[in-house]
Amino acid sequence: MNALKMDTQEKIIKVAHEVFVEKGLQGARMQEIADRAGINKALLHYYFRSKDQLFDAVFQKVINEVLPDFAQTIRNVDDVPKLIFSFVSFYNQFFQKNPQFPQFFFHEIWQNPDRIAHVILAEEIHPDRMLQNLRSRLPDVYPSEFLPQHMIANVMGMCLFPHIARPLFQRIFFQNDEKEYNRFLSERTDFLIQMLKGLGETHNPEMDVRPSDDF
Amino acid sequence: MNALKMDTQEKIIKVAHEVFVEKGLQGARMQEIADRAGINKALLHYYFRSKDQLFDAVFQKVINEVLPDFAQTIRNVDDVPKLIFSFVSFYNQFFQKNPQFPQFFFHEIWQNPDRIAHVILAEEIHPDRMLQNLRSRLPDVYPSEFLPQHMIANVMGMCLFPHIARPLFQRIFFQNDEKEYNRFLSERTDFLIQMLKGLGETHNPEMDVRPSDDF
DNA sequence: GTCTATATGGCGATAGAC
DNA sequence: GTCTATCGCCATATAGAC
Repeated sequence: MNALKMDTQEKIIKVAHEVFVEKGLQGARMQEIADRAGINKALLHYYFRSKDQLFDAVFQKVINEVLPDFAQTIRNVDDVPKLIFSFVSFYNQFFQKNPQFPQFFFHEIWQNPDRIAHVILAEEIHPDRMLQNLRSRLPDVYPSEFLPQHMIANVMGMCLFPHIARPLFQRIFFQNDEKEYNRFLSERTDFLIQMLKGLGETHNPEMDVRPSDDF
Repeated sequence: MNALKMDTQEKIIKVAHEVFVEKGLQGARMQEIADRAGINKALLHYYFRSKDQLFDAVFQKVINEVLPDFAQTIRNVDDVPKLIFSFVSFYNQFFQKNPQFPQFFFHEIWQNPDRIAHVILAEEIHPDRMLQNLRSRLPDVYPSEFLPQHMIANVMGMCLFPHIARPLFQRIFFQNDEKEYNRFLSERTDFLIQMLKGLGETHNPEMDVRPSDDF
């Protein structure tokens, strides 16, 4: 495994990633991957026996790049506001650098949820502890009769939506203006953090529910 | 076009919808659609000349079923809290009845955004008016230096996330317990509405003079 | 390691009988 | 309208020379 082979292999994974993201597993063509990598189909099968295995390699690499950072981001955070802050910052930054990741990821979520769950749970992420932590540290303003999972769904949903719905959302609410949408995404991190920062700071027992800018 | 033909045609669209939802346009097989419909491939091409046209028919039907209701839901709503209430109720109810719609829809968003945008804008939905209305009626608690699109992204994201991320989210945070997740989804409508209800109660009364615009 | 050439199979689509 | 049979193509995968 010399330097040349490494280069070719990495080149393949790089362009395969692009094609898989654009077309999905079924829509991707080995020919197109070979063309973009400047090689031929036979060489693809030399490095990765099959299309499926190539896809696995690509997906594994992507996951292994993002997940440790993410796990580190949410680990050892002892209060909810800080956790949210870290989460929002990390996610928005990551998605802006990898705009097509959500599409790629959600495709797999539906085609291969078991593998993804397995990969994720292999990391130092413990959902039960996370939930327990959330439940005990959620501020008084959070209605205790509701599951803490709602909080996770809220934050993740608000972070994800502009990216996963981008092609349509940009067309409808930004006249398909690429630059305007990027400005929207840029300011969104600040917006979310400012909107969420009050959470946990002011505990007013008289209020059942604080206004939505907490969330 | 007698009753028998109608039945066959509708049966095809019904099962085609299922297969397209499960596998996507590229992943779907005409053979599988024919099998599930209890007919053969040739008959598929008799009713719909090509796979693409079959897909168009399916997609158009889905859109035409949901969009008018949705447009009606958000039309003639004159204040933001009521709009959010209607939106959340409608969306959660719809998604619970059509759990795989988000997957289907988001696949198309990336493969064919223009067609979807065209279909949506053909309805009586006017994004510009909607934004203008939002901007003028957003309560004081909403930081005015931010775009009103954030509010839309927030509500949509929070509604969508549990459905579009379900296969993974259910595995990780609900031990893949189907019934528990359904209870989570059921209570989520109440949760979101209760969480969002404070929004707009503090807004400036001077802005309420205008009669309601269509969105 | 990289190539050309080819095998193999599957898929969309059509022809034509009934 | 519905079927059987088949065409033609294209994609994955392999064989084998260099």
